[in-house]
Amino acid sequence: MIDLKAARADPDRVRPGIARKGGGEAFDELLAADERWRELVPQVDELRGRQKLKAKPTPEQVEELRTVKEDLRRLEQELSAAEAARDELLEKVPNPAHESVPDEASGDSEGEIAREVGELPQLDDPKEHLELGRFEMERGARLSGSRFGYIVGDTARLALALYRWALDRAVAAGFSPVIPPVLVREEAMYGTGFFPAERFEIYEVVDEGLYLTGTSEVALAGLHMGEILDRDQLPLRYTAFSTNFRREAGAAGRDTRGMFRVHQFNKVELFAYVLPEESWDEHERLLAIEESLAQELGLPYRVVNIEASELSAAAAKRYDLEAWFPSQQRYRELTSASNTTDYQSRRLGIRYRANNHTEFVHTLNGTAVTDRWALAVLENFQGEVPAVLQEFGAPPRIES
RNA sequence: GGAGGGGUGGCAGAGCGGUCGAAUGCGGCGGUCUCGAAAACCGUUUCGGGCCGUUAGGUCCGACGAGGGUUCAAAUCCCUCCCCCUCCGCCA
Repeated sequence: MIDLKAARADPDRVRPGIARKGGGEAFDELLAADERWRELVPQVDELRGRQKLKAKPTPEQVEELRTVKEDLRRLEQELSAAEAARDELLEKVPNPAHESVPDEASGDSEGEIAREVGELPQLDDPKEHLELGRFEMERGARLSGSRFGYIVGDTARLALALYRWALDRAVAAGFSPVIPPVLVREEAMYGTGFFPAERFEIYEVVDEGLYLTGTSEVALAGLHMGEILDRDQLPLRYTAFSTNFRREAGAAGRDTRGMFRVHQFNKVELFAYVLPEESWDEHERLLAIEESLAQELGLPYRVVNIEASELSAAAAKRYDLEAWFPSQQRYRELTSASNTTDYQSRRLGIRYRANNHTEFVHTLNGTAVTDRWALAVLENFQGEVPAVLQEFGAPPRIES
């Protein structure tokens, strides 16, 4: 959630970044709801104050207190209604976009192209991942439905090598490895901002009241929920391996071929808790790690500074790293790195102690690798495997 | 699946109708001592919100898992829900 106090104190400063993400109206409604609530607070406080007695009252006082109590009951109902209205809007208002986030992209990207790195492979007749690796899509569909597949044989070894390699690189960069739960409570989904905005994307286990995470960001942000951290514990950096589940409800008909966009995929994630003044540096750091991974494999890629309208509720800024996919003849998303500033930490109650007060930390998340990286490796090198992945157990060439 | 126990401040843990925003210990912060540090000693230290104030701060209200109820008065009594733990069974 946003900082309501700051928004109230200086709405003109806060509003633009929210409006750019399409939350202007919700923001205005929030301020109005907040004002209604603030009108009621002193009235209720005053009545409550009159109700306070230190000792046994006289009969006359008791009579008077009865009327106070009636008035109070009515006013308190109004107050709690006003508060509920305010809180509901507070859930809806997105984290403002940072100044450096562009408004509208020209061309085929969802933002401003920061740079392109690497040479595009010159291939006469590039094979697509389905021909190069072994993905059992029809059998996957028979088992689980569309957008499910098996990764088999050498291709599975390639994928496993990618996870292990990325995890090692993340650890070398100071991130602690984690294997997190993937089923979480509703609370964690709200806390990370996936609810209410992206509820339609999330699988629910109805009988248990649990939800399957679409990213380990949820579990990693939830790792310290409700905690007050010591200032010198920060930054806290984690990298997690997990399987992720997404309904892809908004993607009907899009990327239906192969393993490119499926309901279940594996990912090595990066996550950081940092001091507020350090989060923009950390954001660049996450991007730098992602780029170094793409470079180490020799994948051609570009970096996109995602435009405001495409940002999630929680993200103040996001970079995507998009790799070239020869079979599609275009760049496609491989990773993203977001600075969610204090949006998640406010909801999850993650603070740090600074002298005599507490402050919300900033949180950031980024992708190290996903299964989609295996597709990018297959297509760009047409079945040959980069040497570094062989060190992590991948075969030199994907054959079976 | 069955049976119990419990949710109180940063942590541990008392309190079980008004004197309790809450003992005590640990931790934190400030100080004394010291060349410096440790120890010891002294002091201080819950959080949120409204209003006032340039600041320092002041003032009122709320919060003892959440929500209802009883009562003039609830951390304390009653109800509902949520969560955690232990034991047994089952499965790995």
